Amino acid sequence: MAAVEKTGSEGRRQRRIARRRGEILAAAARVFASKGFAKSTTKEIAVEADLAEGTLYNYFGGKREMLLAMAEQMEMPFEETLNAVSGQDDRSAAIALFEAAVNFSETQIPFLRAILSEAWVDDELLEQVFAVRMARMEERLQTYIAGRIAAGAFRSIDPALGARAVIGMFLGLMLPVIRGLASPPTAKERRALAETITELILEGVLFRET
Amino acid sequence: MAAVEKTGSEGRRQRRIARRRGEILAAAARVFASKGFAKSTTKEIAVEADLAEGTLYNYFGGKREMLLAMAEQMEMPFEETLNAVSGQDDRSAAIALFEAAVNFSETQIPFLRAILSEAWVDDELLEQVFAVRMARMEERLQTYIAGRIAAGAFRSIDPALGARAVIGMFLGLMLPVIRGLASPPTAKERRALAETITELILEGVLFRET
Amino acid sequence: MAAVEKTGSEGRRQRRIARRRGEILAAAARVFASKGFAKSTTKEIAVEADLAEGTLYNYFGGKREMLLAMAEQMEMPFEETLNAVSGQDDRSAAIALFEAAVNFSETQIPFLRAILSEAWVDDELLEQVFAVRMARMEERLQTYIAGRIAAGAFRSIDPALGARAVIGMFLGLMLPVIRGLASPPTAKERRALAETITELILEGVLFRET
Amino acid sequence: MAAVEKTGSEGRRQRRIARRRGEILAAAARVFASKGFAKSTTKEIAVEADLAEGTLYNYFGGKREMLLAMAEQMEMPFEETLNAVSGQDDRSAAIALFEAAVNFSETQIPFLRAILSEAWVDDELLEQVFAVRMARMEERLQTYIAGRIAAGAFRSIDPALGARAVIGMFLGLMLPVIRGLASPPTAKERRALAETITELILEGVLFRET
DNA sequence: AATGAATGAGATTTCATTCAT
DNA sequence: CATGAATGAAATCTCATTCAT
Repeated sequence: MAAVEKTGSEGRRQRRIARRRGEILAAAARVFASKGFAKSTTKEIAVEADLAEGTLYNYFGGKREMLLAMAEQMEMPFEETLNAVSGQDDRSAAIALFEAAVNFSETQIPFLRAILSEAWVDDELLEQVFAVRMARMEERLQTYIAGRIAAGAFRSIDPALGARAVIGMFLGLMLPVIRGLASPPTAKERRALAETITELILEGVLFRET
Repeated sequence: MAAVEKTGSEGRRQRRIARRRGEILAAAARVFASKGFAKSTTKEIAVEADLAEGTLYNYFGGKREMLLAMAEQMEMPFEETLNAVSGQDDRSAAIALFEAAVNFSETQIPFLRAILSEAWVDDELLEQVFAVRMARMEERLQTYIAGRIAAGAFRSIDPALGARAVIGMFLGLMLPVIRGLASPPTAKERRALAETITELILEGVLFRET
Repeated sequence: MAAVEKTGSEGRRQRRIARRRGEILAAAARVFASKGFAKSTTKEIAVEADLAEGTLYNYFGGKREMLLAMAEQMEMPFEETLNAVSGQDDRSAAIALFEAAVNFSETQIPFLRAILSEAWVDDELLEQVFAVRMARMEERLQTYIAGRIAAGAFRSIDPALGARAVIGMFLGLMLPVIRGLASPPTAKERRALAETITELILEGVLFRET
Repeated sequence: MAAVEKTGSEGRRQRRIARRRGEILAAAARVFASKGFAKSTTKEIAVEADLAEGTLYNYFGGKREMLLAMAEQMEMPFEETLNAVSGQDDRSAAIALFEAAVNFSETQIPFLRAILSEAWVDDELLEQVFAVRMARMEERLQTYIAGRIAAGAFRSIDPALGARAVIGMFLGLMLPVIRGLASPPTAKERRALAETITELILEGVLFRET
């Protein structure tokens, strides 16, 4: 079926290379996450990956290239999630999205932790990781909010501000987890969290009689 | 003899030292903010401070100590602000607090920027800057929210979660500014922002008939 | 059994090995000539020879051994040329010798270029290439000059100095070609060159009435 | 008198820097000359200069920059010599020039030896050292020869070829000295050499009745 | 024989810190 | 106190060579 399917020794070789690159990236992410990119040494990465230092350079041009590869590999699957929830009502959609985002963040914690520290300081990295991925997500959120306002469902707020506030709430919850200060929520907590946050966004904190 | 009195040559000397330390910290903060702590060199700091490299070591034990001194100097004045707004109604208090936080952040941008990148990676620094200051602020917010719930003014939400969400919204708005991606809001924008965010927190996004 | 006879599979094998060694040497010479011995990598040689890096080591002990093999292979055929011209008059002999030397240099340019750069620095190599070959040539020249002086045909000059001067003239013309700064003379230029140089050596630059 | 004369601490500092650069260059030249540029290590240069390795980098950007500085410093004083001998007769002028060239070469042996090995392989260096300096010298020689031909003093030879042949004779004598194979001629030998070579160029090798 | 991934010794270079002036 | 040259530990990266397949 798959005409491009790799067979033979060439395909095997390419798969081995890809696998090895993945192993190295995982090792590097662990090291970067624990001490930050700048303080991590190629020696430590090599030890963590159980390879000789020189071998790293058969797979990556250098330390920084590993970081960029990490960023590239970290495709944020928000498009798909957004599409998947597009038909649902506000509440269910928001809960699903929030859960998806938390799940994603959790699986990517070492990579996120490694990248965030450098992106704070490295414009090129920031551009590649966030200006691209985050911006798209923010835009989708804005569009959604604008649509709901037009439909009379939401109050008339600035869509950009609303999107930013929603993302902010998410950050407020996940940054400590990514940084390693808090442990990730259990599956059950995650659900409760999603519901409460959604509630908060939709209804606000003020008590009101029903 | 007059060991405590701050006049005479001894006092003048101490004041000169304090002033010089401040100048060096400001210079270091600018350098750290522009390239990150690790990539900044003592030579660059010396140039920025218009001093010789060796002179820095008469005022600070080393590069890292400058960072710690920055963190220490950065007293976040939330206690006072919180006390100042304690008698007002929810809306006015929230607006005042938000404005205070934005104002503070803006004046401290180079320091915040310099510290955040390292605190993301350096546990001791994080502990000193945030585990202390942020935690206290978060606690105050929680207490406030718990009180309002008890008073029947807020819906019954988890105070910890509420506090975190509020802080998150603030982060969502200010992180890009601190990072240097967005320009700080003008005084007018700041006011409008504070009002909208407050509204959002209190009322939520859902439209409702009055 | 037939250990010496060069037929059968054993002979074929040896010839294949010799051929392969030659191919590798030619590839190595091209690479050395273009970047110098030290800056050339075994990987580049392998690529140029269209072989894997490891394969090189089945034919040569290492990078340096290739250089030594090049030097060894570069038999300078001056003995034969000198013998061939021994009966001719001074003028024809000198022209023939000069032409032979230029022809030889040109066919060996990559090897010469590769070796010269290292021989400048590597005593063992210099010894092998020049102290042996050049010295013999110089000696023959000296003997020739001494003989012509004895015969009353040449003025009474120091034969060693004369030989050195003649070789120097040749160098002055060929070094730029070997180095790649000048293009090799065409067959016609070569002849004219040989005649002029010979004239110069025999007659000097001063104009004189006939 | 000299208005630009450096006085005060700034002048002293600059002189100290220049002196230190000179010392390092001399040490580097000795190391380069003994093993070639590529095989020389900064560690060896540091040891030879009796400095820490890092100190080298306070004075030069790196190994290669030292080589370029050597090349730059090696002003070949041929212009002056050529001007100095311009009024003399052919024979005296040639002898003086030859002696000047030998003297110069001898004082510069380590630098020449260091540079030549790399210039054989490094186009930029070759360009800087020779394409500039040598070319000017060659041109002057050509002009001289052409003038003498026009004056009827020299036979009608190709001036370019004549210049090249003269330089070649010089090379033939000095290359072995620079390379370290032969010891430099004593002052007395130098004079005799100059006279013989000049004779050879002017009169050729053929014996002729007076 | 051929391959090319793995190795690790060693080279270059940077930079926080020291210290003599 | 100020200076800035000197230091040397440590980091990055290269590449000849080996060896399992």
